[in-house]
Amino acid sequence: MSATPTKTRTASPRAASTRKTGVREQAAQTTRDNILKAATKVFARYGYEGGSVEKISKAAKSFDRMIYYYFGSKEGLFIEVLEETYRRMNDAESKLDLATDKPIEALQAVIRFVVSYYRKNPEFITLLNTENLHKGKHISKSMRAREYSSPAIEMIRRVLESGQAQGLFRKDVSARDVYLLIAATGYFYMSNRHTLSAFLGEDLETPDALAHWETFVIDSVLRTVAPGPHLPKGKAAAAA
Amino acid sequence: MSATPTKTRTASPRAASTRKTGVREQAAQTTRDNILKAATKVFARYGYEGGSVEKISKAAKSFDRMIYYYFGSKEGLFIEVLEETYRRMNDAESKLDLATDKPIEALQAVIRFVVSYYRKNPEFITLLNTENLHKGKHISKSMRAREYSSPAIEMIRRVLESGQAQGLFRKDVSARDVYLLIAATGYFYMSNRHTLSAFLGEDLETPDALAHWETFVIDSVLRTVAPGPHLPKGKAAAAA
Amino acid sequence: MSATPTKTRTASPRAASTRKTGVREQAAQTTRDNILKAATKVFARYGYEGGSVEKISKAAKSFDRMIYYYFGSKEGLFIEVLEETYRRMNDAESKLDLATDKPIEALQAVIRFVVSYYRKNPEFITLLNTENLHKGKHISKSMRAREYSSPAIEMIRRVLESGQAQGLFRKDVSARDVYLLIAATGYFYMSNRHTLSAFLGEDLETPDALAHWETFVIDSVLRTVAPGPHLPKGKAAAAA
Amino acid sequence: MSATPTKTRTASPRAASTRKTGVREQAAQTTRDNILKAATKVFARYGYEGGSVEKISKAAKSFDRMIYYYFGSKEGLFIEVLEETYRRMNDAESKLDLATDKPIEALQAVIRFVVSYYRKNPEFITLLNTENLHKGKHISKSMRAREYSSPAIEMIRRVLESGQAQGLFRKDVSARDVYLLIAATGYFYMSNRHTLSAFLGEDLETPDALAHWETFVIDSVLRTVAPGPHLPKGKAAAAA
DNA sequence: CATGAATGAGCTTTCATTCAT
DNA sequence: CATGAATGAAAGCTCATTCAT
Repeated sequence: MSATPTKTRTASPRAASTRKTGVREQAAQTTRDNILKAATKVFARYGYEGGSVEKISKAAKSFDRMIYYYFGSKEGLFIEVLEETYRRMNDAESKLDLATDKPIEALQAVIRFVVSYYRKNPEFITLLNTENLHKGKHISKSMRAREYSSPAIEMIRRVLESGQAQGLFRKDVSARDVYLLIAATGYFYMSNRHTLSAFLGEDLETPDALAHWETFVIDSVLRTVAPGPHLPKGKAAAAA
Repeated sequence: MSATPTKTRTASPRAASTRKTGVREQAAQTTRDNILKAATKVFARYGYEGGSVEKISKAAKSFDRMIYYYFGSKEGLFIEVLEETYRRMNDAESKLDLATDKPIEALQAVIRFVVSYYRKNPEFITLLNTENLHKGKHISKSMRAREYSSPAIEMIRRVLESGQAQGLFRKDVSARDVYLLIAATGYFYMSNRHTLSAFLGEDLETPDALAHWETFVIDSVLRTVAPGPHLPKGKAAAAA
Repeated sequence: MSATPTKTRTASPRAASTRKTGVREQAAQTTRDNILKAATKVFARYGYEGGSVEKISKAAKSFDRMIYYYFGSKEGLFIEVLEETYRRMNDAESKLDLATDKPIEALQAVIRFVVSYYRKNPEFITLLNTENLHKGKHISKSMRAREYSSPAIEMIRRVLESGQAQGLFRKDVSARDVYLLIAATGYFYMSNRHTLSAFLGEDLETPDALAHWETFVIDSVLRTVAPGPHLPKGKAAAAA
Repeated sequence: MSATPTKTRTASPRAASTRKTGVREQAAQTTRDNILKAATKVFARYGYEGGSVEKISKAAKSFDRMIYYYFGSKEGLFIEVLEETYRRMNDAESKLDLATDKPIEALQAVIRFVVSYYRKNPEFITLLNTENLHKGKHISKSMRAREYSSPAIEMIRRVLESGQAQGLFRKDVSARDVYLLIAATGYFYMSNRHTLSAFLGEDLETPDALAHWETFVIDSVLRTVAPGPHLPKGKAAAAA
């Protein structure tokens, strides 16, 4: 890496805008951003191995060399792509304004948000799949990993507590599990839509199909957190 | 090369054993099988781009050239790997012996099977993710695609019907949706375990964690199919 | 080569038909012929390096191995292709029935034959070009090379002699040179038609263009052999 | 790679020398030129298929990779080789200084030039043969193709006109046909010298043989353009 | 007589990266 | 601050040929 300014990056766009930046600095920032955006697209589309340095630099209308200048290596670039991707997701989650006093609606809103976020950001899914293919080795190299634990879980916790206090939700269910259930249903449906379409013989991406799945997921989650026995009365014993 | 035996494969090992096979023919079958097995491992571990022809031929203790001899191309090999992978999964599903007269237990058994199949065959997951990264283009080239629509759905359909007849399950729930719910929860948990571990700050693969998740999924699915309103009585209106 | 019957070839089709040939022998002959024909096409189209053993065996609907069985090597096959090609050309020339007593018409007939042979057998040209690219190394390995010296030269010699006797042709012109002149004009026009077309900006293969060239060549050859001074009277001195 | 300088080539060496060129820039130009020169030799000797990228890069004392850096592909390199080869031929033709007022001598000079150019530049012939084997597909991809239509034809036109005006040449003969006649005889003799040597049983490249052929060609062309009937008087009717 | 299987060298091309200003 | 040039390893694939019945 030698003298490359790999860590020159400004932590956030806000920080950058509060101080005077020279023209060259802005141009550099633009180049860096272009590469980051291009890399996100390319890695999301072709995976880590399939996303070549050349594809990225071309898509960014820059040069291979610039990637090494700003990010040190292909791996360094991928790590920043992951960080940025998580950061954007968390930013979006943070903007969710939930009416905690209406827990059912709030929970529905969370589900709708998650499902639609995956729908609108399919690159999030492919990037995560790529990273999981590599057993998380890139994200574990990122010093920022833990910063990114989803704010959604904390939100769900508050919603659940509110619902439990109002007697709407049962008490023996954790925010973590509910979050995983929501994420799983939203993620899997989008992540595997191509193979599922082939094997179910139907298109999963029509508006109707998407709406149907969202409704089903909301229903399933609400039933999961609803109070009452897990089986119809008198039948629970049979399953034990 | 010329006149490659790309499609010479015997449909099943049983068919092959009913007629006399020469030594060389057997050796050939072995070479082909070795390559297929090695390719499954390598593709599952490194993805399509990362799984190089050389890695595969070395793992199979054969030669690059043999891959082209038997499969025509890297892509042809990958397609056969996908087909074989699906076939094995379907074979395993087919062996499930469900007590249809006890629908709750039967449904639990299906969930346990699916969850544990994903757990024990992580290569199934990475292969499917790889294929979805490529938008299903390989599987759509396979003439066998539709043969592989999961027998699990049909099983679930029968279990649901039985449960509905016995008044254990509600009637407005489809086998397809229940199947997707089960698959989603089982698949996502394993598929994303590395990134989830990093961000939840906990190990998802301990026996306890796995058991906890299985229990939660069973509970969630059973609640989803259980009869009764989707919200606690008198509260449904509020959510509308 | 070991035990391959490389030299089993029957010298001529006539020899083969005079004795009883078994069914298998005929099948073999067919395979051999198919390969030879396919090889002629493939080598003519793709050159020696570009004409792969696989392309040939595929075109012959046979197997790579058969090429080695019948011809020993790719080079051996190419040599036989060359021999066969020359033999066919000589056969065709031999069938020319010239009226030696009418030397002008006879010479015209020779020219028409040569020009139209090249036109109808473009593979003859590309094969010869390929062989010349290799500096004639294959044909020099053929024991039959000298057998194939063109009968056309001998014919031209007789025609010239007849014409000279009749006072129609001048005496200081050799059959060899006239043959080369005819061959050159016919050959070059066809051989280089693609690059010529590109650079002249016209299509050389229209019937009109072909007829025009034939007429020009006939005229040029007849003027070349016509008696009289090589320059208009009184002007020859100026050129000396 | 990215942003390859495939088309960065300076149009002419003169243009390059008018501005300051850095050391590296010069080195690059050298590398490019070395490759182009080496490729010309290698393609001329082994043909397109036979001229491997490795042979070329080795001959240029460079690396395979550089061929793709500067020319994009093997085909791109071959196209530039063709262009350069044509350009050199046209440059040489342009330097011919003809005494148009002495048409016979001028025509002889043209013939001598063409014949000797082919003799001294055999790679011109093999490259053109290679390109014609490929049916001119590379040259048709070159945007410069039409620029290269031979200046020789224009020269011959002027010579013919002058000769016609002086009554030395007949009027019903076109420059194009004369050019083709000259090119054909010069080209064919060199192009096919190896197979012709084998079949005529004589060496065509001795100084005597070459001189004899040149003389014959000059004689033939002059007779072709000379005024007077195309057949000796009183005999023309017989051939009709 | 015929042929599937095997082989290793070679092909064109792309890879991530470093050099040298 | 930026970039053209260079590099060698490795990619997927094809080559002509031999092995072993």
